[in-house]
Amino acid sequence: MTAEPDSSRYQHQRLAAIKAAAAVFAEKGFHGASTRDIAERMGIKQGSLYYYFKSKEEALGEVCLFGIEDYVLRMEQIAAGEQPFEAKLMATLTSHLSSYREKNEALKVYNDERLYLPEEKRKVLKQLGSHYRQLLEGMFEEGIRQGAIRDSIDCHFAALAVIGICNAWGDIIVRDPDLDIFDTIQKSTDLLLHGFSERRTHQRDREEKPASPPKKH
Amino acid sequence: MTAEPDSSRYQHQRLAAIKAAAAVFAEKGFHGASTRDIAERMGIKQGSLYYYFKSKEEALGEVCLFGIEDYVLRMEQIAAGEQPFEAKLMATLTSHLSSYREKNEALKVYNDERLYLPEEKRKVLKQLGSHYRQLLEGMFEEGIRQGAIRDSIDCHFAALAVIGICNAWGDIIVRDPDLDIFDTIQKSTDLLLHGFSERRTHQRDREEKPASPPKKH
DNA sequence: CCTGCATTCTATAGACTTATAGAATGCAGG
DNA sequence: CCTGCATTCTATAAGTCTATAGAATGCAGG
Repeated sequence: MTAEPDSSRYQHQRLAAIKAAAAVFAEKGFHGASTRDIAERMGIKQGSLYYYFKSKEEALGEVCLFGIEDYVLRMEQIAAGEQPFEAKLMATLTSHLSSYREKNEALKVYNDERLYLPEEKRKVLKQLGSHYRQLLEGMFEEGIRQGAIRDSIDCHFAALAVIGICNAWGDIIVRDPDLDIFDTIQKSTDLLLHGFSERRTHQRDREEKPASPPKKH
Repeated sequence: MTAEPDSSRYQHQRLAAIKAAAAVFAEKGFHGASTRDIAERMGIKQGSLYYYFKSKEEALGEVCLFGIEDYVLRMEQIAAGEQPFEAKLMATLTSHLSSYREKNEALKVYNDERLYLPEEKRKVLKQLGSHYRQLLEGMFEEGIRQGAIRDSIDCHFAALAVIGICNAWGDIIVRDPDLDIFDTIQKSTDLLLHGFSERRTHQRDREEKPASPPKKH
C-alpha cells in the first residue's frame, strides 16, 4: 500500500476501470462489449482487468451503482428543500438531465443494462430506483396539498411520467453532445406544468414573458 | 412451391422466425441473444435458421422493420384525418402504446437495438423514424394554427417529447402485462395537453370535477 | 414408385470470449 | 542492494458463437 492506508493507486485505477466500462457498455451494450474493449480503453491488457473486478458482471454492477448513487442523493436534497413545487420540479429535471452529461454514460448503462445483472444485485438497484420514484411521488403529494397542482393527479403516474421523460431526453443527450440541456429543461418543465394547450385565461402570473396576446385562430 | 406462387410455407416460417427473433432480442438484447435461442423458440435447430436469414444481423433488420412499418402507416392516417388536435394526439398515443402490446416486442427492439445495425440499414429505419416525427411536428403546427395549443410551443421539442413519453411507457408496458394501457393513454394525453398545474380559472370547461377550492399553502 | 424440390438436420471450422495461473516489472523501505 | 508487495503482463484452458457444407427428410406431381 506504499502510502495511504487504502486509497492509493488501486482506488484510482478502479474508478478509471468503472468509467471505462461505463463508456464501453453504453456504446456497445453489456453483451456487445468485451473485457478487452474495456481494458484497452484504460490502457491495460485484458487479463489485468481482473485485478479490479472478479467478473465482467461485477463491473456492470459497479457501473450501475456509480450511475445512480449520487443522483438519488441529490433528489433527496431537492425533496427535503423548502422551495415551491414548480422550483422543485425544475430542480429535479436539472439534476436528472445534468447527470447524463456529467456522469457520461453510467446512468444510461443503469437504465439499459441493469436487467442483465443477477437477481441479487438487481434488487439493490431496484430499491434505489424505487426510492427515487417515491421521493418524486412525495413531491407531487406535497404539490397537491399546497394547491400547486390539481388534486386529480395520480402521483404514481406522474412520477413515472417524469422519470420517463427524463430518460427519454437522456438517450438523446448522450448521443447528441450539442443539445442545449438548459433549454430542454425549461421546455420540459413548462410542458409538465402547463401542457401544450392554449391557456385561455390569465393565470396569476406576472412573469417575464410579455404574454403574447392570446390570439385565437 | 407446391401451391401458392410465393407465400407457401417459406413466408409463413420466415414471419415466425422474425417474431421469434423479436422476442429473444427484446429479452436478451441483440448481442446477448444467440441464434440458437431464436431457433429453439421456433422449434428448429440453430443451423436451419440460416435458411431464412443470411445472418443474425439481417434478422435484426427484419425485426426492426416489422416493428415500425405499420405503426408509421397508422400515424399517417391519423395525421391526415380531420379530427381536432386533442383527438389526434390521443389517437397517436393510442396507436403508439397499442403497438407495444400487439406487436409484442418488435417495436422495443427497434428502439433499443437498431443502432447495432450497419450504417446502411440504419439509414432506412432512421428515415421512417424521422418521417414519424415529422408527421407529429406537422400535427403540432396544425394545432397552433387552429389555436388548440400555444404558439410558443416548439414543435420539434414537442414531437420528441411525445415520442419519448410513449417509448418510456412502452418499456413499462412490455415488462408489465397488467398495466392498464387505456388509463395510461388518458392520463398521458391529459398531462400533455394540460400539465400538472392547477388551472386556476374556468377554462371553457364544464367538466365533472367540482373544482376543489384553490387553497394555497 | 420415382424424381425433384423445399425444408430441416448434423457436423464442424474458425473466431472470439471470459477467467485463471504464474511470471515479470517496478517501486518503497530497511 | 535486497526484500516484499502491488500492479501488470503473457499465455492459455474451456467454452460459446456464427456461418457453411453436405446429408437427410418428406411431400407433390408425373
